[in-house]
Parts: sequence; structure tokens; C-alpha cells
Amino acid sequence: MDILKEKHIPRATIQRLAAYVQVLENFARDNVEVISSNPLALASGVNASQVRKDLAYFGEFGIRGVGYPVLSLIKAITASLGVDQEWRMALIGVGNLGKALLNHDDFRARGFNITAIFDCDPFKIGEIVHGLEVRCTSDLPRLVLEAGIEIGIITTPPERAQRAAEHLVNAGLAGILNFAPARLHVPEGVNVEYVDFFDHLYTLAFKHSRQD
Amino acid sequence: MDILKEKHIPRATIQRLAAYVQVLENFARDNVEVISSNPLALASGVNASQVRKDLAYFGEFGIRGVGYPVLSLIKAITASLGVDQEWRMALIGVGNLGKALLNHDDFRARGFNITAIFDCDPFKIGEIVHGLEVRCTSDLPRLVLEAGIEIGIITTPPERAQRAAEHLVNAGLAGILNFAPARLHVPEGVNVEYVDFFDHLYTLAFKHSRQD
DNA sequence: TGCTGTGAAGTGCTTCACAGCG
DNA sequence: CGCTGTGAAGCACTTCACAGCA
Repeated sequence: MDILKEKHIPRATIQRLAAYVQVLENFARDNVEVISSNPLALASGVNASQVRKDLAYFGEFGIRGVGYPVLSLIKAITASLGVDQEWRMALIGVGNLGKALLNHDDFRARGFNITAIFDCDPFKIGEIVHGLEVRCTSDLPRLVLEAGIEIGIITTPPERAQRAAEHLVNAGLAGILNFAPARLHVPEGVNVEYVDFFDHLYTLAFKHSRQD
Repeated sequence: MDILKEKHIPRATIQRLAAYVQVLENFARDNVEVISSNPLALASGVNASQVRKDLAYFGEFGIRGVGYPVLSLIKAITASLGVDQEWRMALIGVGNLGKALLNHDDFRARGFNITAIFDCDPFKIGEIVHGLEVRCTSDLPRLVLEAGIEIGIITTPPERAQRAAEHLVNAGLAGILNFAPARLHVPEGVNVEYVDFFDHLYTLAFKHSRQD
């Protein structure tokens, strides 16, 4: 593939690549050295052509007649997505969910570090959670610059989510992971990802209602 | 629309309906009584035709020349999705994330109740978390029947997620919300929804890498 | 020979454009 | 007149089918 031609990559492809990494890591743990698109597709729950097309967006990682070397494929995918480097994140909203995410070691293990935490509740400011001091959101711009933060996480109640987003945008962040059940309005160029448990619960409830 | 004709409804539509409910609840809070597809679309971040088409899958809820009555539209959507009733859920894996979800009052507020919790760590069994006793997974089938549980939540580490899924399927559950970073293999007819934080983080990282 | 990489065909979701109704 | 509801057109993603290479 022409490396100069920045082809559009479907959002669904990115999501599947994340899944491939998961299953490839399992194969690697079981000392599988080479895998072809078929078993990889089976384990990921998708079509084999889909796997090949997804991977081909980023380069030619396979060996014809053989398959894909597992370890180098993991590296190729993570490098293509830009997740082979460290990412620093700020979290706004140190409630139950925020605290759980701070204790969730998987983030750090995959290179996503929460390095600063914020809350606008004066009773929380100064508290130490998981080794980090809770700061006032007014300190955000300074800390973003000092700590090289690139992604913001919102774990506030829904009614405070929009304000939190504005704080993050004003501090210069262009990527937001929103756990609050609210739609955010942000300027062009700022990316928001919604982690919405109710999306998923509603889907399950709907399918359950229909099946019986 | 013909109520007898069970048209296929796109998965994306269900997700958007969950978003519409969120923004409609905000409008209701601000005492907006009627809303047309345009502002609803704007607030939800989608196209106005999309809104109308999504709603039309389930019936004719609008008044031509006027718009949609906010309160009755919320009721119509939740009823269509089957989320106007109580849903009972079992949770497997009482770690940090599991405990955070137990403390997350929004679930209960929207009719999704976690009524039984399980872990296979013998040190955790018997512990009381958020008013519920941690049980051994061997008790699952009995409690599912007794408590009328319909949805299972997996918050175990990834290597135990598949076993947890098998416990849930064996107990007769057909809906699983999986928070573990692992793909699950389940029989036909069982629905799995993946809440994968890394999906979203990878997407943000990828877009960020490309934009600069 | 076997499996990748990829144009072409197929499918399904989204957007348009307007008829229809309050 | 304004906004909904909807067939038709457009667009994007998925799957097929096979050429091409190890």
C-alpha cells in the first residue's frame, strides 16, 4: 500500500484492530508463532477477509502461503495505531467510577497513564487517591502543559460533564474519553469517545425483549 | 408502520435511541414540552432524517407540523426498547471495577439492578459488598432462578472471563455485559456486549497520531 | 500448494427530497 | 405553513473470489 496516500480508515476497523491485539496476545502467551487470517478471524468473531483487509490498510504484514508472525503483527498493529508509545491522561471527577479507573492497572499496563486528577468539590481537593493529589480544575491548563497530557477522562455526574469537557478543551486537549451519560458539545477537531454502559444494557434488553 | 412486520432494526439505531433518551431527559428537565427532529438531532450529534427514521422504526410518535411531545417520546422509546421495566443482573468478579459498578447508582436509577454477586476467590466469598453477599459461582444457577436474573455482568480479569461466561450461559442467561478485555465464545442465541475501554483509547490515540 | 492482498460485487446504513398531514 | 414519515438515491463497509507470491 502506498504509505503517502492517507486513505480513510473505517472506525469499525480501529475497533477490530483493538480486538485482534487482545486475541493475538493470547496466542502469543500460548507460544503460537504464526497465525493465518482464518483462525484469527474465528477467535475475534469476524470474517477472514475482513481481517486481511483491516491489516492491509496499514501495510503488508503477512507471508503468502504461511500467515502472519504473531509477535511482529502485534507490534505492527500497535505501531500503526500509535499505541506503542506512552499516553498521559488527566481525569476529572474523582467519584466511585473515577477511583475505580485509577485502581484499574490495565491502563498503565498498556501505556495509558493517568497522571493528574481533578474535582471541583472543595472537600475532595487535596485528598490523595492512588498516589495522586486531587486538584482544582483551574490548575488544569498548567498541569497539562507540565505533564505532557494528551487525553482527558470525564467521570463526573452527567450535569457536570459539559463543563468538564470545556475545561479539557480550554487546556488544549483534543481527545476526550467520556464516561458520563451525556452528549458533549466540543469544537471541530476535538475527538470524543463515549463509554456508555446504557448503550449496551439497552441493546441487551432490546434483544432479550424481542427474542422471547 | 405495520406492527406485525418485525423489521430488522440496525444496531446503530438502538445506540442512538439510548442517546436520544439522554438528551430528551435534559430537555424535559428544562420543561421543554415539544421538540422537533432538528434540535433533537443537533443535541444528539446526528442528522435530522436519521432521528425521524430511527423513531419511525417503532411507530409514529410525532405530530406533523409540530414535533414530538418530549415526555411521551421518552416513554415511547423506553417502552420500544423494553427498558421501562425492571431488569435483574448478576455480577461475576468482585474486584475494583466490580465494586465501582455496585456503587454506581445510575444502574438502579434506570431499572437495572445488580441483585447477586459472585467471585471464585475463596477469600472474597461471604464478604458483604454494597449490601450483597459474595457467592461462589456454583450457586449461580439457583440464584438466577430464585431472583429472576436475566443479564450477567463480567468484571473478572481477562483470563477468567471465558469461564465466567460459561457459568452465566449454563445458568440460562442469554445476555452478557463483558467488561473484561477478552473476546468470549458463547452459543448461538446468547448476546454479548463488550465494554472495552481500550477500543476507545486506541481510537483516540490513533486519531491523535494522524491529526498532527 | 496455501494463504495473503485486493478489485469487484453485495449489503446495509445514512442522507436526500418530498409527499402527506396537522 | 411546518414538520413528520418514507421511498429512492447515495455512500460506506463487508464479503466474495481470485490473482499473485512465498
